[in-house]
Amino acid sequence: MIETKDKILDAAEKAFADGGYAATSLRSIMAGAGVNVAAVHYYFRSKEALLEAVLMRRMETSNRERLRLLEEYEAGLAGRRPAVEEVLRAFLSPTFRMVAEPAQGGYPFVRLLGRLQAESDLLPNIVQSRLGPVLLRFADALRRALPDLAPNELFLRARLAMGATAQVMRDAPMIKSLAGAQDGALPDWNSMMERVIPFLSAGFHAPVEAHRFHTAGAVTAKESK
Amino acid sequence: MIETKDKILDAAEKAFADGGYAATSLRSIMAGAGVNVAAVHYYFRSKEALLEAVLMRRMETSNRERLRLLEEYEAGLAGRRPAVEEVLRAFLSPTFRMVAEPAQGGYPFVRLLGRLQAESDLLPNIVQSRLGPVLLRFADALRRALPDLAPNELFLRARLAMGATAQVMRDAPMIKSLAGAQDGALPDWNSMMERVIPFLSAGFHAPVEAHRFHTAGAVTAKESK
DNA sequence: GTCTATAACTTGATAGAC
DNA sequence: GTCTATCAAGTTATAGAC
Repeated sequence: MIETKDKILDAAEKAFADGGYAATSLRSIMAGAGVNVAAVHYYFRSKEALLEAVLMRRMETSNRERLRLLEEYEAGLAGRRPAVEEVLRAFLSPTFRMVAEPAQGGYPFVRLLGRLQAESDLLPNIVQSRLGPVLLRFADALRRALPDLAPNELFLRARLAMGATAQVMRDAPMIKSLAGAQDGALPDWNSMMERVIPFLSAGFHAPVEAHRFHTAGAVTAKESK
Repeated sequence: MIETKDKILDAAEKAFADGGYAATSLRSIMAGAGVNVAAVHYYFRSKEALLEAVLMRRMETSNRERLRLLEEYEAGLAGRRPAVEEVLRAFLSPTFRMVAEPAQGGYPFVRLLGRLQAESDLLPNIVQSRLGPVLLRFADALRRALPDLAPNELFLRARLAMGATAQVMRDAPMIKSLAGAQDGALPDWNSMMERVIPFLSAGFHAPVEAHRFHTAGAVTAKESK
């Protein structure tokens, strides 16, 4: 039988993903879990601690997996320059794999991650502190994959990539049908990831435009009537 | 002197951008505006109506401008295929211009837009219904700019682009210093936009990968020990 | 138009019986 | 461990004086 603690975590995960953190009351969560309101304070200390527990439950293994995949890939390089696609794949595949495992219930979790990307003031410090080193590690790999890109520019593009990915995660319900509609098959999250990666990779490889304030005459220069 | 109504809208815009909709109380908004709590119910009907008013105040002109720029560009094409960069520029420049105008106070507004992209269940219907036609119009332009891209794929990439842009908008405070640090000059949002567009455009033009489930052996196939 | 006062309700959290 | 009962605080919203 499922532990009460896990039932609460499952319900909270889903509720936070659906409604966001601030707008979701503990009462509605406990109603969804079918347990009493007081239980959440018994197992977790507070609402914030509950969110933290929801995140930690799955993120720990994801982060480990990310680092493992990256190191494995780099080990096979023998000094050659890493490919952006592979670095991205090492980072994204643990998350996408989570969605693909129906029993894992990682599906709402991914949506929650997408949301918290926007409500980032909520991402508890502890999570930030655990994700931080992983991000640094991947930033370093990207830097070596794109040695000619200014650090400034790399940082901006990394943010763009994070935002794009978070959007797909938030859109999961919509995207799900989209992915499956292709040939009537079941949604295939691995192939979905393989459609996201080319977009991001191409973005990272895009040439850095020289400033061109009003060169696009037809659009930006036609201010005056 | 500034109207009370506008003082409320300004304060609400900033507060919602800072803390999100659900987590921000009307009381804190009114404290920031320096007016009484009852005023908000006099001028606006409810908290939700206030959010709606905040959005409508600036989005109406932005949307008009977007359509104007797009039509102007297409008029000059004389039947040639539109360029992705120019379609994106027509869509994005009204927003980025808003940030660039300090007096306009559009700065918090853009952050708010970035947030609501994630809390999209909150985006009031009216706003959705006004933005919808604009999105359809631009989707059509993109379709003509990329006639070889499957509609399925175009849709996914459009979502990715929206997410990436929203992230930059949310990051505005951080990005601001980044943009200015480049050569000690003041933050230049026009050039920031010109750094975002190549990323997105390259993403749209990326080749559609054939499915390659486990071809990236080093990373995805090394499941078994 | 702007304020005070307060209604009506929901929230997170706790104490204590079982 | 799980429940009921309840607290204290904060919420949106309204009624009515000025």
